[in-house]
Amino acid sequence: MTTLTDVTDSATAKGEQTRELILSTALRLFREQGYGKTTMRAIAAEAGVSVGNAYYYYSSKEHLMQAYYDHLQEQHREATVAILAGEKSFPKRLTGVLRSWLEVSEPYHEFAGTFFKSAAEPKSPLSPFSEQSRPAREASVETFRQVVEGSDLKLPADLRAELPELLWLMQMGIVLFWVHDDSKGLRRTHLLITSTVPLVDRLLRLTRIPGVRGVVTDLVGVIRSIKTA
Amino acid sequence: MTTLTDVTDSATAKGEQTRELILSTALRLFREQGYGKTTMRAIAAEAGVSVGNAYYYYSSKEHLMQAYYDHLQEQHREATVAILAGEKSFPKRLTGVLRSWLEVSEPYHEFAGTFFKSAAEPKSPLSPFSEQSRPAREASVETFRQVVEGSDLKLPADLRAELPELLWLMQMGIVLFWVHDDSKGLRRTHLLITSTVPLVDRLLRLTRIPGVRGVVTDLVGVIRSIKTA
DNA sequence: GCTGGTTCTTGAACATGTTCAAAAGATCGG
DNA sequence: CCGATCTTTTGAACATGTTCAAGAACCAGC
Repeated sequence: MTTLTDVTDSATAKGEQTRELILSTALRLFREQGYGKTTMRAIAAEAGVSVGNAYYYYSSKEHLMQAYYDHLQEQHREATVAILAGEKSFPKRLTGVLRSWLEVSEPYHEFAGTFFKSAAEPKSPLSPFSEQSRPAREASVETFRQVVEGSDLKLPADLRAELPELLWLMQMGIVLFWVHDDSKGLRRTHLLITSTVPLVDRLLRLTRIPGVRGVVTDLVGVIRSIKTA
Repeated sequence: MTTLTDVTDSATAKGEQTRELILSTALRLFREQGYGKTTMRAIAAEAGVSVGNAYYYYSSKEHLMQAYYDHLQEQHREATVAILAGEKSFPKRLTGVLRSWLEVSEPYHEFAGTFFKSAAEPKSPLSPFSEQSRPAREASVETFRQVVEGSDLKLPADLRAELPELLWLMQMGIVLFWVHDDSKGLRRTHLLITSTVPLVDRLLRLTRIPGVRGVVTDLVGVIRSIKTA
C-alpha cells in the first residue's frame, strides 16, 4: 500500500494527482446528483480513469465518503477560528460553532443521510465512534474544548473536563436531527439550536445549587466509568 | 397488489403461507449467518421458492428486516407485561424494561449493526423516526408510558406527559451504545443501564427544587415547540 | 541505457440486490 | 366445464459495488 516515503514526498508524486482528481470528481458528483445515484463507473468515467483505478486509491465507495467527511471537518474547524476569536459568552460561542457547522454542511444536506447510514454501522470506519475516525473526532472535541476554555463559564473542574465531549455528543444529536430535517431552510434545526443552547447554558449554571451539585458529580463519575470500562 | 378482502381472510389464503415461509426462512438465515452474508438467492433457495417470489411479498431485503424489527418489538412488549405487573418503584420498572430489551435482542446483537445501518438513513422506512415505523415506535413509547403511569414517581404534569417519549429516546441512545458494545456479555451496556437509571431517577426528583423547576418547564416547552414546528 | 522491482492502470469478471415480462395457478360467473 | 380475471410464481436480465490478473509506466542502480 503506502510506504514511509509516501508520507513525505507524496505531494508531488504522480499518483497523488490521480488520487485528488478522483476525490474531487467524486465529491462533485455526490453534490450534483447525490450519493446513491453516483456510480463508481460514473466517477471513473468523469475523472477519465478506469474503475479499478478508483479502487486502487479508495478501497470502497464509503472511503470516498470518509474523505469527504474529513474535508467537512476541516472546513468547520477553519470556520470556527474567527467565531471563537471575538466572543467570550459561552452560549454565543456554542451557538456560533453549531451554526457554522450547519452552514458548512448545508450543500451536502441532501445526501448526508446516506452518509449517516454508513456511519451508523459499528464496524464501519465511517462511524463517528470508530477507531479510524478518531482523529476527526478528537479534532472536533478539541473545538468544543476551546468553546469552553475561552468562555466566561464558571464550572466545577470535573464537569468542565468532561464538557467538551458532552458538547460533541450534543452535536451528534443535532446532526441526527438535521439529517431528518426537511423543513424549509432547515428552520427546525435552527430552532433546535437557538432553543437548546440557552437551556444548556442554564442547566450548567444550575450546578451551583447544592442539591444539583451532587447529582452532577455522580453523572461525571458515571461517564468516566463507562468510558474506561 | 392487495385488495380489501385480503385483510379479512388473508390468514388462510394460499399466498399467506408463502409469505410466512419466506419471512421465517429469512430470519433464520439472518440469525445463522448474519444479514450481510445472507443473500436473497439463499433465502429463496432455502425456502424453496424463486427469487422473484420473495420480492413479490417483500419489496426489498430491508423489508424483511423491518418485519424482524416488528417481531422484536412484539417480543419485548410481551416480556414487559410481567415486569410491570409486579413492581411499583420507578427506577426498578425502568431498569426491568430496559434489561428485558437487552435479553430479547441478544441473539441478534451481532447483526444488529447492519440493521441500524439501514435504520439511520432518514428516508429508509426502517428509521425509528420514519412514518412506516410509527406503529412500532408508538407501541414502544406506550410501554414507557406504562412504566411512568404505574410507578410511584411524583412529577409536574407537563414533564410527566413528555417523559415517555424522553425515555424512548433514552432507549434509542442505549441501543446505539449497545450496537457498538463488544464487551464480554455486554458488560458495558449493563453497566450503562445500572448506572444511568438511578441518575435519571434522581434528576427527575430534582424538579422539586424551585430553581430547577423553571428550567425543566422551559425544557418541556422546547420539546413541544420542536415537535410541532 | 538496460534490468529488476515498484507503482500505477486497465477492463473484464464476479456477487448480489432488484426488476419485469411472461407463464402458471386459482377463482368465479355463466 | 369455459373463459376471463386476478393472484402467484418463475427465471432471466439488469445495475452496480467490488475484485483481480495482467500489463504499462516509472524509477533506481548498475
